[in-house]
Amino acid sequence: MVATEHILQDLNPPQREAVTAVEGPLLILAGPGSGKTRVITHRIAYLVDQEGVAPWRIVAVTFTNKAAREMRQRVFAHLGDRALDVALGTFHSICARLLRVEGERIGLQRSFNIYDDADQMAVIKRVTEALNIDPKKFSDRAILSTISRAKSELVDARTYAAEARDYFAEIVARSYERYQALLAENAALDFDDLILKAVTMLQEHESIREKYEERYLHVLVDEFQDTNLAQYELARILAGGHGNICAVGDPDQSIYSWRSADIRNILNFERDFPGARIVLLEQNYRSTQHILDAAHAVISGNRQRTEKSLWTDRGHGEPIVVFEAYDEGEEADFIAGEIARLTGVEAGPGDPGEPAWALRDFAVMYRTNAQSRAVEEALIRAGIRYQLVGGTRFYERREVKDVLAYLRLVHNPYDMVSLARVLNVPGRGIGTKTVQQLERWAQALGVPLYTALQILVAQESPEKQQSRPPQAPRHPAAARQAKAVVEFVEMLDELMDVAAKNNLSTLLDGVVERTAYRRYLYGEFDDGEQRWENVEELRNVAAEYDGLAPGNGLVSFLEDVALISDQDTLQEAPDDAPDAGRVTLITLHSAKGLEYRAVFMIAMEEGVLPHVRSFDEPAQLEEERRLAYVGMTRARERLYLLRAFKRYAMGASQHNPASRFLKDIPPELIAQRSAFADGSPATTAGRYREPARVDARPLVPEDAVFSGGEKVRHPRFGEGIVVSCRVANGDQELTVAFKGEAGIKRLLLSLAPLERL
DNA sequence: CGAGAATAGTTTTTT
DNA sequence: ACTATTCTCG
Repeated sequence: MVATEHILQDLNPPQREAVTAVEGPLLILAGPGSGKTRVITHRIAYLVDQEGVAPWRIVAVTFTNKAAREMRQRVFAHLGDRALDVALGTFHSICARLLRVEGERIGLQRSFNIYDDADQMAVIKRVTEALNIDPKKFSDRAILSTISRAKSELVDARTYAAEARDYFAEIVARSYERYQALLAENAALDFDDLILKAVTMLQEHESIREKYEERYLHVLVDEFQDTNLAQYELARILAGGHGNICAVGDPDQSIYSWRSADIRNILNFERDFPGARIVLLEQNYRSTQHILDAAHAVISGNRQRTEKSLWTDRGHGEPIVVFEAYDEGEEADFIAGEIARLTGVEAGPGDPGEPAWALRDFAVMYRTNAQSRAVEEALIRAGIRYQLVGGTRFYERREVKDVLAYLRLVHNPYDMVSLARVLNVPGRGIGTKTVQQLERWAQALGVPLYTALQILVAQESPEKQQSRPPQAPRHPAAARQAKAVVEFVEMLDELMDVAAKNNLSTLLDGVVERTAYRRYLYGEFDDGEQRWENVEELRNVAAEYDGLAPGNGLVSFLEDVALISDQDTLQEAPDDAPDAGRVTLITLHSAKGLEYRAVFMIAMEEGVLPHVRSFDEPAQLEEERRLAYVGMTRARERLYLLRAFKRYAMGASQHNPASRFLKDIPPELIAQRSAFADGSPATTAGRYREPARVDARPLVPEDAVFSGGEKVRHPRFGEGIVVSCRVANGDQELTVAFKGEAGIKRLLLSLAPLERL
């Protein structure tokens, strides 16, 4: 009983209900910051400790691996080692594990590789080329995403073809079938297949279904608003026997409909699970009331929602700061300035009674990845450390992908995407022409590329080969290329041998050694050293799997790497970190589930947020609004909404009006700031006020604008004459010719203590 | 075959 | 503006 007290102690009444309602279906509608993760982890602890449920009979699904890890840690705090037995992971990782164990029953090879987006593109490209589909009329991307959507709705190629009505659907139907055939030949599954195959396997094989229905007594699903139909179906099947399913979500935070997330899952929950209990979590423990009110004002603009009002007892806090910058440079400089001011790098200590600000307390959020650039530049200029979440991802770097492709090949040599990638990397004289010839030859033989290469080896060395005289038509490669292929295949064989007997990092070393990969990087690329460091970094990751048995290490590693998400790369500096961490730069999508003391949302402009491509679809516009809501509710104490009068995008300068979301925020919640003197940005009617220059705090005093020919004095360099002056990122870069030894200097106006003479 | 130039497409979000 | 792919030449 003591333990119960402990588990339920610091929960509010609805939270407590959500934790203790263990029988039957339960839907928890949890507003941002309402202690959702807490409820899930406490519920698991309660099930184990109070209800006597064995940990391994609980399955909990999260959206990212990071969330899963975090949840595991928090369950660990309650249950200790028993937490390790809870089946906890993302839909994709859980399905991958399921398919590794049971997949052979549905004809899956145990060593299947998982294809990411780029791999999928490579496959679909082969498909559309083979089918002579004009890429100008139907882009590979469009076809692929249609296939993906079909899969997430549990529509297989056959069904899709039967339902295809228009010409595009015809094209997709043909591609879909071919695409699946090619994946099968490659012994590969794409992301959607992981879910789809797991579901169909459970549907069609009663014995397997019963096994898992029986095993899992309780099913928990986090971020339920972002599940697609296939994922929902999986959860439903697992909960089939007992109906003990607990789904946690917030319709207002549904931002992944483009990834086939289906908000109807929440609406259907009550229909599919009659008698489902519903618990609303409305008390917010994260943000100030001002932030909640502003966020509520924005989300209230959506028609398709059920009202849920958030409240806090944390007080009103500071007003929301809306800042109008001239361009994205100034916008970014403002952020750097605020961070510097609050962390006291520039000024004295912060407000009394307020804990000191550290870099880890700040996040900058944006709609598209490309927007991080200006912010990064400003932070670098200001000497502020930051971490970029997502962006150019580590696992998408060329050198990393190359080495991974070798490892994937060792694991599954039929993976033709990986094979084609590294057959001539590092260059071994097997050019595109030869590869094409070989691929065509393999196709004519009706065998996977790897098998074809093996036949080639056999044909090249008849003396070693008595058992099976080569009946296949002779390979088309020229002597020199054939020799290179033989060497490649032999190398691969050796590596497979290494893999069977050694741990993962030894295998990786073997790959790098035998391909002379380091020499290749240094020889081919100017930034070879940097690239080599990335390979070393990959090796560090691999070394974490050295404890596993030879085969298992490779499988787990490849699986984890394939299913890694942007958020998973997020570093969190512990509160007592000596360096106070870093500022986080992150997209609004990736920011879901996170929180920061201060949040800067940039580019609050029509066309950016809401994004221009959402304009013609009311449903999409509502999703943009939810995205804004998600961003705003990440903030605990301070929320800054920024916009720029002028912004460069795709090479051209744009003038975007203020976002409609800004206008939805009651003016009394806002402290307006503006740094530019123009005074005439696109004015729009509404409650939103255009910048008043009242409390402007420009980084560069307006009277400090210099022009050529003016005389100035610098404390160190002495007197000089301004040669030129150009505007750069809201600052001005001056070229000054000083008298005497100093000579010609370039100075930033904001930094240089210049005095006009 | 490889290197460098020309050109096309891209940018909304990602497991 | 930037990257990735295709084209062209040595």
